[in-house]
Amino acid sequence: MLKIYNTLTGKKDVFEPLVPGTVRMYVCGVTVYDYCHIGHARSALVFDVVRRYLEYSGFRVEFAKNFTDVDDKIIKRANEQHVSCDTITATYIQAYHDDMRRLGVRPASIEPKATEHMADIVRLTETLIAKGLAYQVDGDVYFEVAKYGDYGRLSKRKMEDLQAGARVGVDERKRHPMDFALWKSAKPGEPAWPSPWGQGRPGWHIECSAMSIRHLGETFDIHGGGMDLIFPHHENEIAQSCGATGKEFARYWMHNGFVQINQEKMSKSLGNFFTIREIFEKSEWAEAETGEMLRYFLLATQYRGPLDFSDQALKEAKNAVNGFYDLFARLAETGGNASGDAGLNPAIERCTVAFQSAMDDDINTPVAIAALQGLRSDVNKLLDQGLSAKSRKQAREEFRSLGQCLALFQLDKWQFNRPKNVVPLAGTAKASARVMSAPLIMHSGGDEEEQRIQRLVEERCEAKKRKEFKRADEIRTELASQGITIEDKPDGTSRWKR
RNA sequence: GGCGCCGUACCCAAGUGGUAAGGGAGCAGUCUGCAAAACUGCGAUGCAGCGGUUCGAACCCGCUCGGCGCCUCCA
Repeated sequence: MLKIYNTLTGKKDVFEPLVPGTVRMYVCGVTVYDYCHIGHARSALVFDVVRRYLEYSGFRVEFAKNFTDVDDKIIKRANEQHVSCDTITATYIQAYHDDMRRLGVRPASIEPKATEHMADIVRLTETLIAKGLAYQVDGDVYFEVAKYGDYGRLSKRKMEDLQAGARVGVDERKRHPMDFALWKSAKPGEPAWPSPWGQGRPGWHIECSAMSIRHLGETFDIHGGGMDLIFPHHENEIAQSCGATGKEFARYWMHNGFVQINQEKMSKSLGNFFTIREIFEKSEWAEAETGEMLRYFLLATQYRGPLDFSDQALKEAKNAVNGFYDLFARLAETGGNASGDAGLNPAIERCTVAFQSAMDDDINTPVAIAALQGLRSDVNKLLDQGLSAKSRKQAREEFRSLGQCLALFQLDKWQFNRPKNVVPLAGTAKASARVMSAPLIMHSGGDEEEQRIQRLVEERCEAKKRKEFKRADEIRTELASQGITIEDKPDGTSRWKR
């Protein structure tokens, strides 16, 4: 039984979708005017994991994640770079997809754009005016907060409190300082669409209402996003949507915590952010491996809590992931008896029960990972006793199956410690220089290199057989200087890794 | 000013009324030609501090200290 912490109720609610068997969820995506940072990565990954676990639990998931592609910041960026807004948004949508692919975040089933829903937005705005919840001033349309009774329900704020905190210098044409724009008249040179109120563009909040209603219906199950969206964005979405439809909007509201740097929120304005592509660029590991350690790092903390990002934390995550892939390497080997086979099913059963109950408890990924760590330990012990080929395969499959929920452990056995061969994407610090040297970097990780290492490893095994330990140690030292570690197996052969 | 969050071992991190999961790092041991990996053992009598409620509190209540977030764009 899945429980989800619902911002709306302030507690963990039992999750039951409106339509049995199908979950409809909407997550606020990004405004496409710049590269994504780790904070965006966390949000995207967390909701990807929610979706994966719902699917694992047997639900069909209709998952919509939008792109905000009309916005002041986009217009500003386009003007700065003397290009069209379309160029900016196309660039960063592509960048978003690249980043998500490297992170292992699956595309949503629907990825709507604000610019493609102008008719829906205009219609929704008209409805709100017709219902007396919105008013027109010049070419602008505002939502009238005072006319909507439940305002503040999500963020637990009272209208009076908001009034007290409202900034001075608000638009005098607004009837209340908290009234917000549904439609903004266009200034010369800005992108604009026709409307009953003249040429203009939508306000920020209305697009999410229009797109979620369009793709998921007036009432749907889960709405997610970062904590910072609770107010005003999600509060306003609720007001608009419920105001227009008269029905319940999203039933469960999930909000992820921030990624921090030295206890402070990572944000553009503070300048203390790392972009996703920067992390991949700076990583000394190949793309797939960097993605894996990043995922492990991001999921090792429960999604609602704050998460401090640092090189050390990433290194620790890498070491932890190493333990799993060391086990997978053992599982991939042949030989051994079946003395431990009888213990495997009980161990898998224990792990699965623990894993599911952790995930059922508001997607508690750290506890779910602990369950997998438990299985890792159990399987290593059974492997010391001996596991048949069939059992080894079964064990590996179990990690793959449960790991699928966390987007973890899908890599093949030897891939984890490959050297770096990242081909940089645009927007990284040394993108152009690295592109030039990319073929060389990739060559160092190629088959030829692996064959050379393999030959040395074999030579060392021969030396060991002849008890020529001096020569064997020489080879090991030489390989170690290249970052390669050798592990001798009981049968006299060796495995190696970087 | 309003609303809210965080403070658990060297580090990361669960636990939210029944007597401190898990990981990383470290130390010791087993195994090994030596290593590595694996395995075994060690590690908070205590959960920022002080009071209170309770048979019992890291968990509930109050106060204090330290840090942060939202209220303006923000994952």
